[in-house]
Amino acid sequence: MTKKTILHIDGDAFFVGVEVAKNPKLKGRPVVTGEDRGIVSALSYEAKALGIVRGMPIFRVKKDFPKVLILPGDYESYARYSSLMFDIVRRYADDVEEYSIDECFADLTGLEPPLKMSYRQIAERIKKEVNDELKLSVSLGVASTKVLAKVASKWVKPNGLTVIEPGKERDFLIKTSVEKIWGIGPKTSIFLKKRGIETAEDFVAKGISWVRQQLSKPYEAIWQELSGISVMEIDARPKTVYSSIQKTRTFHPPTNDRVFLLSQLSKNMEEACAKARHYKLVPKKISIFLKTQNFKYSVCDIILQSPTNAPEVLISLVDERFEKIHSKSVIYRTTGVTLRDLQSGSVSQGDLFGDRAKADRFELIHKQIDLLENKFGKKMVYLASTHKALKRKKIGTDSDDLDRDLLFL
DNA sequence: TCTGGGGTCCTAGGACCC
DNA sequence: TCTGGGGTCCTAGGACCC
Repeated sequence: MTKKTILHIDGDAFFVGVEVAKNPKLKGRPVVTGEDRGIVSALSYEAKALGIVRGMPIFRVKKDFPKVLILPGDYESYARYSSLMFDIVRRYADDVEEYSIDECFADLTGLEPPLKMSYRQIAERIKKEVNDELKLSVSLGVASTKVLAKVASKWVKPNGLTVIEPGKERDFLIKTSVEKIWGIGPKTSIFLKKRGIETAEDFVAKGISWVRQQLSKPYEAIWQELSGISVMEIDARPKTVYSSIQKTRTFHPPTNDRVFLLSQLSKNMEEACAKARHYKLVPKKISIFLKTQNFKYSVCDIILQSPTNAPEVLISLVDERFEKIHSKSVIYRTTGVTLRDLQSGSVSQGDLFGDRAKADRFELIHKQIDLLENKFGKKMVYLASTHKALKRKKIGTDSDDLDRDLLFL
């Protein structure tokens, strides 16, 4: 295996960074993003200095830090800046993995001669272009593997650039505690620390066979990557393929009301199906779940007789299985649906149980609805089961009666 | 400081088969 | 009667990520 050179680039407080780029007056102010009933999703360094952390409830910020500016979050802008940032990286590298909205990996291997620059200079150029053109602060890491590049980009933040030269890995691993390693979370950190493994260096020193014996496969890859052996591929495919799509909603106060819970699930399903249609994906399985006040999940998986992304069909299944996850004595805070085993395109195969024909008809209708929404905006049309659930005892059972199930506004 | 929303991958263990 | 060993597929759920 040839030595690689991987770049990792990470937006600093990305959402807030974009807000400041859009409105420079915010610069230097304590700013957080987060929805009203939600939690802090991003925060400026000034907000962090006050003691705010990611995950803090917004109401707490309002109460304890009244001077902090709270922004609702503008995902369209974040996505736009994100792709502009990735485009800058692509000026230099072909293989770019868009890992998340504010992070990517790029394979720089072999680019020194053609670009007539060192790897560090390439990273410097990318950083400067992002800083100047997008007015965004980013931190970069360059190393021989993805996991080491992650270590490097975290090394100096914000607006840092760190290169881990081959052979110098130890200097970094000694000062990286296990819970900071990408892929090692709270559970595994506790497991490792109980065995005297405090740092990435300790972890590497344990040897691959120990890791194989004690932990699962992903940790073997992490061990190799920390040791400078590149085993994680850069996945440069565009992010339009999903293996699952999930929609959830938390409400307050928590409730046991089945009609309300069903209407929430109905809404979840409509949104999930809309996204699936957008990406031309069809699930083979779905699952529905309720989350209790104590954060316990009650889940039901349903294998579809015939794959479809028509919400009318899927909602009637939800209605049938609801009792399996709902208990009369438990209070729930969240509903959710997941479309699983997604396959691309419309699947036209065996017409088992006549569901296929029904699904095909719905597909045509949804095409029209999606067109309407593209033209006039979202939420023009939605299912009556979503809207009127509070008045209806049964939901989605008459799903081929369109006049009753679709509400046109 | 009681905790949102959206993803991926892996494993243990059961069912079933030869 | 009681006993192998091995393979595959599927599901539930855990752990982790941003």
